[in-house]
Amino acid sequence: MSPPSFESKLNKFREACHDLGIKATHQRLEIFREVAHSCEHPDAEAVFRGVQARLPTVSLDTVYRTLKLLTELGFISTLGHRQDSLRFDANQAPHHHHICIRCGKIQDVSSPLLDLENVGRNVRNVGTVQSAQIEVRGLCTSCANRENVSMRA
Amino acid sequence: MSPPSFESKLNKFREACHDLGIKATHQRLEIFREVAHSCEHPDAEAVFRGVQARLPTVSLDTVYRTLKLLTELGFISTLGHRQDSLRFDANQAPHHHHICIRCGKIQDVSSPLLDLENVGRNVRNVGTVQSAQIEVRGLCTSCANRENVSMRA
DNA sequence: ATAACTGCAAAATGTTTGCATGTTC
DNA sequence: GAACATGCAAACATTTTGCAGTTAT
Repeated sequence: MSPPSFESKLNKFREACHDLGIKATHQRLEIFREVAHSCEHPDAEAVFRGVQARLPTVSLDTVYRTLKLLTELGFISTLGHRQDSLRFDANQAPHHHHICIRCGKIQDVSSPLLDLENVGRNVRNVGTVQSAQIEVRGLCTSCANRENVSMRA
Repeated sequence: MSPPSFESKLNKFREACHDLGIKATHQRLEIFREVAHSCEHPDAEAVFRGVQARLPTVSLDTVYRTLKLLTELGFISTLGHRQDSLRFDANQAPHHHHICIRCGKIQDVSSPLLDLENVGRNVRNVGTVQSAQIEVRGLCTSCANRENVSMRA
């Protein structure tokens, strides 16, 4: 991320803190800086190590709490779908997944949308392509219906 | 999954066990059946509960071991990318990911490959689309180069 | 001044492993 | 009969939480 863009995000973060009545502490700023300046998609432990260099007394649980906060405020996001536990799939044909953002239901989606050659052409500079999978997030039909009902009420 | 297809997979599994000198135990067969007949992308706990109904003495650790075995043999797969830990990303622009199957490195891939309207058209019968992300798996450039070197040797 | 945040330690969750017993080939 | 697999319990790793003291507003 380019420095000017980071500074503007930092200001947005301060504003958001002010608006919500939460505090823009030194730790939070440094943790945000660490994630924003990393291109490595770090996990909590890696963020912790990075921040520790500048803030030796920071604790791992503060890192966890802050990463969660930043995610909830929309300043960062988690990579892939959050798995409380690993899920298994016996469908070995190429297919994609639709994950309901309300109830968590995961459905298979078969679609020719993504043929490997096409993906390979787009990804060539990054590496080789063995498989590709789309993860679509949205409301499943039943949650979407429920949403419509409540909007009418 | 249709019953005949399952029976043929079961036979393949028995063969694979025989070839590898591992045993096609009652537990393994039932665990495979459970995953294959579920459309819910169950986690280990859910498989455990399902199998327990038929095999009351089965243990959770056997379920874990067997799911791992089935995955390694290619009979089932895990959903999404296996995360030892949750990873974070400050890049809030829509983008996709390339995950190296050898070293685990995750790189951002920006590509117009997947515009939401196009995805929405394909997924309409399953639910609404809020976001979509491609997970590409393959070798990153450095691992691919290393592979080529060793192939030449 | 006060409400919120931090750090510590301990808990909770999902998953893995060592070992003695039991089962499959 | 021998090797492999199972079940138990205990270990492990990641993430979350209760609490007393500290800090930002």
